[in-house]
Amino acid sequence: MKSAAKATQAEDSAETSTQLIRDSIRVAIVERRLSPGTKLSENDVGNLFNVSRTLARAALQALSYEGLVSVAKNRGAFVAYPSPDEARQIFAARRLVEPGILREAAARITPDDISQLKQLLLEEGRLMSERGQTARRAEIKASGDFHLRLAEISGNAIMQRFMEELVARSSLVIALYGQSTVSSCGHSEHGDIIAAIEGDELDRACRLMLHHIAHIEADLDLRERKSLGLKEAFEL
Amino acid sequence: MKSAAKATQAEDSAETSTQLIRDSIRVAIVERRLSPGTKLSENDVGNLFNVSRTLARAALQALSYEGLVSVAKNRGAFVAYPSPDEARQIFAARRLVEPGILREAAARITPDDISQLKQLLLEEGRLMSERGQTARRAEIKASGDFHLRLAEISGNAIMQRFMEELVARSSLVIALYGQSTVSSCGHSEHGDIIAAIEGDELDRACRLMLHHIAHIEADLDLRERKSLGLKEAFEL
DNA sequence: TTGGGACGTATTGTATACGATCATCTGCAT
DNA sequence: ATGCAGATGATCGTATACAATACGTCCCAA
Repeated sequence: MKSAAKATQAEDSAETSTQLIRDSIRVAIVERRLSPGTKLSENDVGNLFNVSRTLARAALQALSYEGLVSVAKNRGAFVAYPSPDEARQIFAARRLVEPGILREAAARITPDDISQLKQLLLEEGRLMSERGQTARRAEIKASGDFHLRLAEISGNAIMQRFMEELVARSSLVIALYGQSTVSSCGHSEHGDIIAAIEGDELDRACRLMLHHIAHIEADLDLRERKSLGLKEAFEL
Repeated sequence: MKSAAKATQAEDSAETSTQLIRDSIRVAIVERRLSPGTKLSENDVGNLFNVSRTLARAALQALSYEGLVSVAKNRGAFVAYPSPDEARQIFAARRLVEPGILREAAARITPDDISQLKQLLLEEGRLMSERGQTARRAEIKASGDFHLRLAEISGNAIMQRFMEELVARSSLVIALYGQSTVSSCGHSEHGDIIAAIEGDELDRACRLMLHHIAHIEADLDLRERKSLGLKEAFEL
């Protein structure tokens, strides 16, 4: 792992408490151990991490800013439950920025980076063949990490942070609206993109990326299901 | 004003205290009433807005997440002092996303939107001809609002929030590294972009936007001036 | 005059306490 | 049985209190 957040804020090892809680919850959300709508009470979070409500609250507020949890005044924090419209916006945003990130990344990529990416792919493939929840979760994370790694290579810390947010929220959307049991990302598509980068076929790489994102989105069933309507819920 | 943050978080009129402080400080930063490096002590902020440190702290943390203030552990919060490298990343990000936003905006723009944009331009022009600090500040804000309005028209709340961050941070960068006394944005360039949109010349609009951003960036003197080195500071 | 160490002050980090708000449950009237 | 009014409990919003850290000052020795 290269140093990531170095340019933005020099934060040695620091801000342990709040940051740690925030990251823990975020990872839990990305790996879908926490489902959309789950209540995150300040008390419970605090107890879980052995800190006071103050820090738990700070962590939840930060997550709310990232769009991963939604806080309702006087009612508490919940794992975000993105609406279909929000979901569309998330993917629209990804279509908008990822080709650009890819271009910047391709311009600065080193052979070392490429081998690291391939390593990631291998890992992903390995996990895909395994059974079990933990493997599934690790796979989900790995497939997101591919996109994140690309952003990191691009060298733009701002875009990197933005992509982190988008990937995390995408995971929520897929958890909610994904239908196929198949893995979150078409694994082979990641490989194709790397190949295109290696071959200096930048335009093709971008096209592949757009296809890839469209592919993920196509697997969603973005229909407003507001409580399923009570009638539809019971009439078989 | 169309409803902006409606899709993301339903927050009637609410979260008054912290949000209000945060927005106040942000506007102050964008309008350059607060200079980079200025210390924002929790006590002072709290007293200023007649709230306790708790809320002041929450506001500062939120601003830190936006990259507008940097908090140093046990030392306090300061108005961010972006490094030249950060500045470059900010503008790189804008070059990356603004054409895309422009495209989406152009696809959904209504005649009403266009007239509103023109109104904004007029206002901007009027302020430009005036003298005085307050006029200058209002002008800075107006020129940023042009870009923000475009993001709003695009209909993507996520990109809108992202642009808000970028515009605010740009203002900081310009405050630090801008050299020409001329207004932050080439005023006429905004008009050209609108004209291109109106004429359905999308590619040209994007080109103009990229030029516009490059133009802003060209006015910066992005040299590391770390305390000016003491020698250079005195040797005439 | 310069360097270093001890102290005091100011500011942040975290926890706790109290008041306010909302959700739920009970009981009575219809 | 249904619907509304009041009470109860849990949770959040905000303020305050205490502990920990960093910075500046002063003094003393070299």
